[in-house]
Amino acid sequence: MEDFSDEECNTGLYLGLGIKKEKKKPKLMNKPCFDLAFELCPKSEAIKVHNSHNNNNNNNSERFSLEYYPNATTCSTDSDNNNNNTDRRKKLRLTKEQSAMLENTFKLHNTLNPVQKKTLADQLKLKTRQIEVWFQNRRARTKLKQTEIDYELLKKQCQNLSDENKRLKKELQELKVRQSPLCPQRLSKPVCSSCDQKLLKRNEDNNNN
DNA sequence: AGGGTCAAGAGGAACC
DNA sequence: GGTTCCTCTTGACCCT
Repeated sequence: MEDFSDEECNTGLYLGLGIKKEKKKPKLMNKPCFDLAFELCPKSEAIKVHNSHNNNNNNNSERFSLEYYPNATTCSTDSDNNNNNTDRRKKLRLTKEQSAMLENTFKLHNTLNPVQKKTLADQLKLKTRQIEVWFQNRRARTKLKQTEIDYELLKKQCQNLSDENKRLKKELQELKVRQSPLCPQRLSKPVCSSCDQKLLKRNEDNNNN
């Protein structure tokens, strides 16, 4: 990988320039779109490939692939984006090995000091900034996941409390009815099932002692 | 086509 | 003032 300045790194300009990437799937586009892209990006090393194998669909228009263009600093491939696209981002995909290594490191410590960052960056052939960003995003993902878990837990607790509240309200209502002078089974003392349970437990404890 | 994922950008807060 | 982190957003890419 070429060495890029931090500025290049921070602005994302290094992307698509020097990083060895897995072979990208060719981006398919119609001939006019391809020609426009090629016109906007004459210095690119885009390889124009006629997709003869792609003729099985009903679309009769000619289709081409725009292969990865390693030496292109600015290149437009979208016909709807007609500015000069100098700031077009190319998405970096970490390899399985890089992701695994980052994950393992994250398990050990979810923040890194500058030395650790540099070491890891060297090991993975990435910029320290990329390591930093990965850890930031990873922390954010962890937090989001935890928030979701907490939310589900609170929802469950809330539901339980709501059920309990309903039950107690019902019990109170029953007690009120039973205390009414008009009730044939009128109670001399107010009793509820909670009190009953407490009383029962106390009696059991007394018996055990 | 639209939604999901994730690397990276941007801006602000906290810390020294 | 510089650095690091958090949070929200953007944009590329992938999948259905």
